[in-house]
Amino acid sequence: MHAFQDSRARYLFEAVSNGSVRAAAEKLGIVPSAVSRQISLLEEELSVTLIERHRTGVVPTAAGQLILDYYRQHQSHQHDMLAKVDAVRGLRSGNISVVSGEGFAQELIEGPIRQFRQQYPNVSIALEIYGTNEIVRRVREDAAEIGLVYYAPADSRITSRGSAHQPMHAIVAPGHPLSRMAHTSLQQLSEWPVALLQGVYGIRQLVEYAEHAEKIRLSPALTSNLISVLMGFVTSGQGVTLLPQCAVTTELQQGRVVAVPINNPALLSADVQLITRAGRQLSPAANRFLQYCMQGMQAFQEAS
Amino acid sequence: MHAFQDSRARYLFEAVSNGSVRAAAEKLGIVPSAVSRQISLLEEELSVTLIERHRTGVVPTAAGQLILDYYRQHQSHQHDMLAKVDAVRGLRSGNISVVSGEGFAQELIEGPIRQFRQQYPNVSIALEIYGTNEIVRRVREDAAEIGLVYYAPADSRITSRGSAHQPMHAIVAPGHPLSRMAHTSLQQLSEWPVALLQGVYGIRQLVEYAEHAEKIRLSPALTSNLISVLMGFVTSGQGVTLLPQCAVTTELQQGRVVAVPINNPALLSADVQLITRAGRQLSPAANRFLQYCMQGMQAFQEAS
DNA sequence: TTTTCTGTTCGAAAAAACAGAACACCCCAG
DNA sequence: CTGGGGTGTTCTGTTTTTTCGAACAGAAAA
Repeated sequence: MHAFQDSRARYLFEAVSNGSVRAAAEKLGIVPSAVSRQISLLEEELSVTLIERHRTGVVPTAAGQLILDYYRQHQSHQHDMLAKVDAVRGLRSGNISVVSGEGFAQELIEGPIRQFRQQYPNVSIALEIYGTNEIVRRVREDAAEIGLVYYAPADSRITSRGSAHQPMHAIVAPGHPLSRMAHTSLQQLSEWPVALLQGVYGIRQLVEYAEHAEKIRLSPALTSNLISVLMGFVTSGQGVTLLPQCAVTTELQQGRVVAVPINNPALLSADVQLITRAGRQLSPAANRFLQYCMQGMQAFQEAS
Repeated sequence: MHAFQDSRARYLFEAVSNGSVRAAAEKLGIVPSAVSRQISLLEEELSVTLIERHRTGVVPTAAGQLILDYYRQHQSHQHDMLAKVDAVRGLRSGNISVVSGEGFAQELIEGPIRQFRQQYPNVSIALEIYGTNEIVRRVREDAAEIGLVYYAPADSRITSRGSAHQPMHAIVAPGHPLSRMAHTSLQQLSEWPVALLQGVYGIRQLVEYAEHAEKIRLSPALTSNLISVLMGFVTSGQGVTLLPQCAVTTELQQGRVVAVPINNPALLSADVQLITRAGRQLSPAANRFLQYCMQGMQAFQEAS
């Protein structure tokens, strides 16, 4: 039981195409005897004669014709596959799935995603928004290649491919008393109504860690799973919320809210992490996108 | 520029299918390092990483998945081709094209063709009727594999694979004066109205040769390109025709005509030839059919 | 820590493919 | 009818490719 060698089919193909063993040998850059031998081996393996030999050259038999048809199809099939591989390698195709927290989506779309799409218009990006735990789970289980998460829990199956310093700020309306201060503290914040994200979000978990460290308890007046809800709470003058700047860049630029730094080690040192599954070989497209993300994060960090 | 080696794709396939390089190596009956090496070479040639390696085994990347999909398709494609080749080899399918003179068609269908079709029901036979020259031309130019021809002209590009003695007879109606004779001669025949085939047929050419040899001129009362027309001429009692027995077996059995031997060396020694193109490698099916034809011809020869 | 799985690296051995010359065959021209 | 030139083939070394076998690195589990 011997396996069919496609390389031998090529010799048959060239011999028939060029009309003779010698012509095939010349085209292949080898000696005629080698061609003859390989074709003979093929015939031996299949127990069928594949070509007629006469003085004027070679002509395929019915069985030989079958192999020739096969070989032509096989060649184009292989060619297609190689083109696909090359497309993946050259970033001319591919899919990237990214999961991130709500706060980063806006920044992501206006920064890295815009630039990346300009450069590689044929690569499609899937951006999905989840809570911190879900993001980590999806990256860990290969449901997504890249995750962007705030206050990521330590996990040996997750690798951080980069991070940006994103201190937590108190977000208040322009007219609010806190808005005129250069910085504030948890102590001060505890005197105002506060709106916070649900506990499944890293932002909220970081806040709770800071509360615990300073032994100060903020009593959340409003809890939501959407940042836009918190923003509504703030802009309507009802109170304050805690978010990193990147989550509210648009509103800051429009002057609809003000971000005030908070004097707390945990909140000041907070950062956003770009994560992938540990040991995962990212696709070339995803790898490239990762670089764009890191550039974008650096730029944001320097701008703020 | 290196060619893509399908054998290497197999190693990739087995490694992924079995989950680990070692399992693939065991299944392939080789050592793990060989598998590892071939996959690495493939990655090097394509400049793409194809698998992620971890302690628990290997997992394909996007590019690797492309090659796996390709490989699976390729395998079934190859399998199909091998099945076809095997079918040709085993005579389980195939086409045979036969060209013959009108006189042999009946005999062919009732004898060799019937038997062959019983044995190999999936082999289709194309039987076409032409004049002698056309038969020879078609065999010579590979338009047909096997030819059955009477009084074949010598041609170096044609090989006779067998022959049967088929002396020419005078065919007359039962009541005809000649029908009671044990044998006749060209001299006698010249006294009766004769129907003959057109000059393009070997039967006619043989008659002309005999006429020339004996310096006797038959004046054909009727010339046609169909034997059945000649038979109509004979059965209606209008005269005589010259044909080999095999061309009129049915009518002889039914007693509608009588065949009388003719005392002439050329006509007595005439034979039918089974021809193929010289040097042609017949398909297994055609080769087998050839044997049936030769058996059939021998049987006919002995019966008459 | 030790064991025991992964996959990998490396130099040597085995196998497959190749080169090159000599041969057999056939056709055609001189 | 013999020689030249065209086929494909066979045979013996040589070269290239593939494989072996042992040793290694890393990580997880005992």
